[in-house]
Amino acid sequence: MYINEKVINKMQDTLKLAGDATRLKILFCLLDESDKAPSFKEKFIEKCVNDIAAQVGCSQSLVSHQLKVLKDGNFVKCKKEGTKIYYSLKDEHVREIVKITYEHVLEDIENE
Amino acid sequence: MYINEKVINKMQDTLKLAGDATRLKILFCLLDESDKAPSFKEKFIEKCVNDIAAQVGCSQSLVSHQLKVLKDGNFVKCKKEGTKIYYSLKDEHVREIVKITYEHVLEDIENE
DNA sequence: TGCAAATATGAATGAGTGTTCATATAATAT
DNA sequence: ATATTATATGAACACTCATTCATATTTGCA
Repeated sequence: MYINEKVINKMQDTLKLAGDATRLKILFCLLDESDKAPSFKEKFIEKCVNDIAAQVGCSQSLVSHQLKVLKDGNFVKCKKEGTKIYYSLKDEHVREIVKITYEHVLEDIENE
Repeated sequence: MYINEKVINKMQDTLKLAGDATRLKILFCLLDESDKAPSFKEKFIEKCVNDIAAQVGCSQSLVSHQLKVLKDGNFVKCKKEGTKIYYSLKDEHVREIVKITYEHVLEDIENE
C-alpha cells in the first residue's frame, strides 16, 4: 500500500487541531451566532476575543492561546479594529470538517 | 451561544482518534487494497494484524496497540479466524471523515 | 502623561499519550 | 508435549499539550 507521508502528516495536523473541546467550542462560536444548534451556513461571523471567551465559557488567556493555535493552523484569521481583534473562520474547509463530524456524532447519539 | 458538552466531547474523541499518523495509516490500509492513491469506495476489506503492520511499516506491537484504540473508539471491528484476527472498518462514518480531510489536505497541497 | 480596556505572551505544571521492549496468551501443527 | 505463528498486553519512557497564573503589550481616551 502506498502512503504519502506528507499527506498523512497534514491530515494528522488538521484532525489533531480540531480534536480539542476548547477549540471546537471556539469554532462553533465562530460558526453561528444563534443560541441554538449550529446552522453551518456560510455566514461570515466576526467576534472579538472577549466575546468568544464569554460565550465559550473559558478564560481570556485560554481562548487567546487557542486562537493562536487555530490561526497558526490556518483555521481562523483575524482583523484588527482599534483595541479589539476580530476573529473569523478562515475558509470552508474548517466548516465542512466540523460539520461532517458534528452530523456523525449526532447520528451516533440518536442510535444510543 | 448554546454548546452541548456531550456533543463537543464526542466530536473531540472522534477527531482526536483520527488525528494520529499511525492510526491514519492503518485506516488508509483498511480503506484500500491498491498501492495507489486511496479510492474511498465502499469496499469491505479485511486484513490481519501482521499484514497491516507490514503494509503500514510499523511494528506488530504498535499496530496492535493502535488497533485496540481504534476498536475501542468504534472505528474498526475484528473477526477471528484460527490464529489470525481480521480487522476492517466499522462503518461509513470513519470513511467519510477520513475522505473529507484527505480531499481538503490534497487541495491545500495543490495550492501551495 | 496616565489610566483603563483588550489581547498576547511566557513560565510552570500536570495530565495524557505514542512508542518501544519484553513478555504473555491463544491457536495450530508436528 | 513442544514448537511455531499470530496477536495482545503491561510497564516504562519521553514527549506533547491543555490549562492556569502572572505579566507584558497595544490602543484609545481623559
